[in-house]
Amino acid sequence: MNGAPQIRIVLDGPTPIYRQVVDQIRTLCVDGGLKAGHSMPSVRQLAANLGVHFNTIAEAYRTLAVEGWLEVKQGRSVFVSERREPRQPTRAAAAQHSSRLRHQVAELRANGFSPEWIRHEIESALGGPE
Amino acid sequence: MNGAPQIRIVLDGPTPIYRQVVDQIRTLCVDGGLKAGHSMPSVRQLAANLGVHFNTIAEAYRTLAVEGWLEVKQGRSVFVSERREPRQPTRAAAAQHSSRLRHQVAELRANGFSPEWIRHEIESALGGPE
DNA sequence: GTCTACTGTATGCTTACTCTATACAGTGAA
DNA sequence: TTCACTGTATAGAGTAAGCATACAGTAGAC
Repeated sequence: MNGAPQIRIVLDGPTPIYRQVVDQIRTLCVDGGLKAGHSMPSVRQLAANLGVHFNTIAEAYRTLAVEGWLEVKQGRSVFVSERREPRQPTRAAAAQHSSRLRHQVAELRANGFSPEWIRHEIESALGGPE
Repeated sequence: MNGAPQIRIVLDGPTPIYRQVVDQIRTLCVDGGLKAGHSMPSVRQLAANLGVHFNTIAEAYRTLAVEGWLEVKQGRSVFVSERREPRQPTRAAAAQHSSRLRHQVAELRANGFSPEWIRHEIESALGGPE
């Protein structure tokens, strides 16, 4: 393992822990914070750091492996995969994600966040690592 | 009831039905598609339209009532509330929503959506109803 | 007033999911 | 081969979503 990724989870939140881990590692991969060939901490190490069971981390790693972000093999440590080009999204996927974004924006506006704040956050997220 | 709101749900998706209903009605309220005083369909009517149990809709209405979007009273139909000004979001809420947006953007990019597409969708969502 | 037909509410059940505990199996260096 | 480390598989407890059903409030017709 060369450098543990910075992952933070909320234990009692509405989002499942394994999904939080998946989201954060995927974000790191997309942003370049985790490059291909990087070796990940073992399921037990990361689980101990986060204070959860290692099966929860194993589930997250498996999900990321299915998505193509990690290479997982029994008995060996886990590595970040070579970046494969994402396929062109389908029209149905676009519609689904569009609707999800729209609802999230509505929720943000309902909670008092300004359009400027939302634009700034989006630009910041599109800009790359931190 | 004066004009049923256009609501569509995905039955076998990862998002709970009652949450889909909450999200969509909240979006309609924010976008102006549902104005204060508008009477909503009864829990049984909307449930029949969507092909789900009326308790699922009742749960959604209750959630929206807690958030201040609907006025719910036993025995009477449900009305859209007067718009109250949202409170200034807390710093913690901002951090949480910021992180959520960042992960969602990363997931979109991982799925092949271009920054331009994302910006366009955000602008469209910020622009108002449809 | 009192029916009646409509509202939303409350409770218990089934199912699926999340997380954990524990036993198992593969890998590679000493 | 042995040993200490990997990830995997399966079963269980706890929780949440959705549904069935019985309940209680409201308001118009009579």
